[in-house]
Amino acid sequence: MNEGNLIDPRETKLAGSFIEQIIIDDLAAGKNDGRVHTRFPPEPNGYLHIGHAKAICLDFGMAQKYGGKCNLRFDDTNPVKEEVEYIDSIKEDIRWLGFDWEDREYYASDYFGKLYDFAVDLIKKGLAYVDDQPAAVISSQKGTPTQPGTESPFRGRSPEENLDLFERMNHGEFEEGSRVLRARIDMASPNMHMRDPIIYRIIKTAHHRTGESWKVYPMYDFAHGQCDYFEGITHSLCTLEFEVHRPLYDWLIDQLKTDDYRPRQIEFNRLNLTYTMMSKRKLLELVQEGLVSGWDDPRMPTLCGLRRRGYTPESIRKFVDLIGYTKVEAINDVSLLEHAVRDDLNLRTPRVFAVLNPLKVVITNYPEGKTENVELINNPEDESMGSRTIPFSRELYIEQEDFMENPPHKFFRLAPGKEVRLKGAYIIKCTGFEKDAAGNVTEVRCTYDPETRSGASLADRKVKATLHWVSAEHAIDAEVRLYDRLFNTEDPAGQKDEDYRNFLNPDSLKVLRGCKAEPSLATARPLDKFQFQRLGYFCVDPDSTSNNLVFNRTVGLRDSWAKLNK
RNA sequence: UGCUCCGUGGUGUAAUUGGCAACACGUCUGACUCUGGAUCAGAAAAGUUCAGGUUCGAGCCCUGACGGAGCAACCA
Repeated sequence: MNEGNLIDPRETKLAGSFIEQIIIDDLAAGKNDGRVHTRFPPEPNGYLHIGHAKAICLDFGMAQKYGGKCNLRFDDTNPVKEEVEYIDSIKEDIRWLGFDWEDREYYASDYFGKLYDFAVDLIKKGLAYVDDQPAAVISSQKGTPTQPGTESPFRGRSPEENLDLFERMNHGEFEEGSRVLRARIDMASPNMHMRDPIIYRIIKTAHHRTGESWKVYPMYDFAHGQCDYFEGITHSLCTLEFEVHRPLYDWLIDQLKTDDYRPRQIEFNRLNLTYTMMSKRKLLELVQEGLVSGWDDPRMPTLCGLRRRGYTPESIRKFVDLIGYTKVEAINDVSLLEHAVRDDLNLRTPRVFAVLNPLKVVITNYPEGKTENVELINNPEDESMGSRTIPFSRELYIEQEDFMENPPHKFFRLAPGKEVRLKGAYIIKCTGFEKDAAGNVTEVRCTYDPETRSGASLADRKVKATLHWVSAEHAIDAEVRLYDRLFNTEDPAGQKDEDYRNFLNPDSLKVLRGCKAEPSLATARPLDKFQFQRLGYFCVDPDSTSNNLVFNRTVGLRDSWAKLNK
């Protein structure tokens, strides 16, 4: 497990990405006086998801590994979409993941003054102009990827007029949408982003930090690169879609820089996961339309959702490390994520007994009213986790699926005449069972062999299966929420002509009530994690109360019996 | 028919900068097991999209095809 936040070089030995290689080369070449300075720049318009975790691990990870720093900078250039609620959640999630930006919490809005001055500077140099045309006209003049654009009739305005107009835009003299400031670059550029991009627009919505001070706001493309520059960022790591924006950022920095320093932008592939989607807009729709219970619904790929589901930060970091950073657009299998949690939880969670679908077992030759305490190891992977005792008595619950009246060939569990071990207790033999009118098995009768108690001298007898169980009298009730993938197709957002909502998995949540758990679980607190023996990993949900224990299934155990039945 | 980027087992990534392809997950065997988990041992699986070229030698370099992605928000 990771100690603190430091990335163990041994862990990442084989995961050295092309980005890391560039950083190493830059360092070797003596660039930036040997500094490594990155930044994680989220827009506060939604909750962080596991795709952001991939970026966070890179941004903070590279800084840590190479003795540098990583800033947290909120890209808050659009007050109509951004809220403080999101800022708080973003900070919480980054900390939870295990990273620290120390005192370097910045906002693009910190630089609104400098950005404005730079825009004025561009105007004076004849490199920016105010365009009075409506959005639709500007858009149509952009041309298409295969046809050059046409120049705006306002392109030739004098710096004086532009300056005056821009100032008045910022004083609120004009309506939203009536005028914009554009960089004057090249309407015929094969790169659409160079065709006189809009760099400032009028917005009269109050900003969460600057209030009413500004009536014009910089576009992302006009803010991002310069903010990196202002902060002395050496490596601006971002996703592939910004590759074509780079020439624009470079052009802007060319107008701004006073020496050789400039941030170096490197693009990597964003994370795609099977059976889910990463679009913040669509995730917001799921929340707003009530298709999930909220941003932290355990089926969501958000960090708060994964946390509630029972994922650990270590498992997410491990997963990110496993998938690597390249320029190939790939879709990663969720089962690899699931492997990463199992791998982590296997080592750290105590084993407990819980029966999800209870079936009563009566041990007919066991004395009525008698109770024994049997000892169980908490975690065979970690002796230091010790042991506990749980009560055994005449009436027990086992899992319904652990009994079959007419078992198929390779069924090892309980069936008429068959023997199994009750883990930690005795070997029992099925002598009969009862059914209700509908044909459901309602009770199983067994005898036990007193000689076979775990640890006893004659306890070595081989049986095919070992079952988990709870004592009926002592068990506590619990609610268990079983989660499955939210969508039933690998790429729900990538289906042509079909709405992703059509692919929602109707069985993604199954709520089980009346589950029976061993008594030790009575004191479990929200976010406590356990392995329910033979079933999977479970985590106490924040909805849980002392009257109503609620567990979320994080992920099931590998189940070769289930696989055999496919 | 513009620009940019990408193309290696089923999946995700490697290949010491040109030396006949490695790792992880998954899959399949077998061992062990008081979790049909875990662990351990082993196996199958790509000849690197295709075609030329340079070279003693190419997944790496060159040329050309083919395939995929991104780019035309007053979003980020």
